[in-house]
Amino acid sequence: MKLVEAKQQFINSWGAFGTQWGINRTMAQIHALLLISTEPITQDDIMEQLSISRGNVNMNIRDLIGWGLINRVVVQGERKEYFTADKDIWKVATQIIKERKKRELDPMLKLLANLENIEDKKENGSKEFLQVVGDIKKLSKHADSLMDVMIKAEENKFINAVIKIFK
Amino acid sequence: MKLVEAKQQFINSWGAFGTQWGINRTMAQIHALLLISTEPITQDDIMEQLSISRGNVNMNIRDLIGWGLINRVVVQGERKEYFTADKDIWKVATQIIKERKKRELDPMLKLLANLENIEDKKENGSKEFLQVVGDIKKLSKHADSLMDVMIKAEENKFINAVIKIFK
DNA sequence: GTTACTTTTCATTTATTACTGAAAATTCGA
DNA sequence: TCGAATTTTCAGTAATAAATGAAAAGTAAC
Repeated sequence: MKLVEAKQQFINSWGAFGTQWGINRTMAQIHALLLISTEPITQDDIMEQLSISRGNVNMNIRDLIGWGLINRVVVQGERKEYFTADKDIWKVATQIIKERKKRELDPMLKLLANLENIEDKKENGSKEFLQVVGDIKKLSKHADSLMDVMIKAEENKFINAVIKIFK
Repeated sequence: MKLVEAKQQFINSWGAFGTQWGINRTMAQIHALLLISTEPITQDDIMEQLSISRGNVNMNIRDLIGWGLINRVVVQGERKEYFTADKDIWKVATQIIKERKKRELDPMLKLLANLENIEDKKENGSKEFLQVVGDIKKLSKHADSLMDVMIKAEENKFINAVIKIFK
């Protein structure tokens, strides 16, 4: 396989994986393209390389910046905006964890706390319902702590230690 | 809030969370409904409770069984099939981890191994590309090991120990 | 082995999500 | 301050994913 083919396959596959994770295909593809671009590139470059419209590029770039995965950079003497992705994959992973925690886990905990406030706690079936909700809450809080730890820890240090203990 | 309202909200919210994770809304709702059902229920019960068609229920039930999250059960003297969900939330979580590992991580590792076989390893840009691919591979393998450990370990034992070490 | 009940399939329809492209807004150099 | 270059927005359209419902297949009681 040639380098250009491999790059293309990486971009396509990254897009497909993104879809499975509830991430829009194009956003994942733009991120992939930036990950394997050695130099900063413009919106026009992205439009051309992925054959997509300006509006599409623009919106997804905004989202990717919102996820903290890519950055605007200024190139000397250029009017256009350029973009780069953080190439440190561990940082990419922790950034995604951080964001998902904020966007999903926090609202989840809020929901669960709310569901525990039912009036008829003695009623038929309340006990079982509260049990499930309570268990999910407990698990979510554990996941929350685990994510905090992962965000703070460094890659090898973290995972190797964990594996060492439990394997 | 009344119990019935709380149950309804749980089902709806679970569906919404599912969507964010790339899981079809109805599938998540059926799982939620089964989680909070104290007794096994039939396809007709699910149709009625969620106001969805027979075909929809049937397909999603098949998927949920494929994920190992729900089970068929035989009820004495009943012709119809009944379904239940495993109520142990830690088991639910490990089952999901196990499946995602199989369905997503394994194909990912296969892809990455493939991408490393480029012909022109000395060419311009090859080094950077191989660096990114190699890093993702390393991270994926670490994630793979971590998931293995999580699947084997027990909830509190696992998470508490991890937190204790790194916090 | 016929019938009534139940489950499964899948072509068609509907709903959801994503994309386009042109117009509006913004930026910046002269 | 003007005007060209660039970015952003968003109504309309297209693509994708999910749901329906009726027909087919399967099951079991008699």
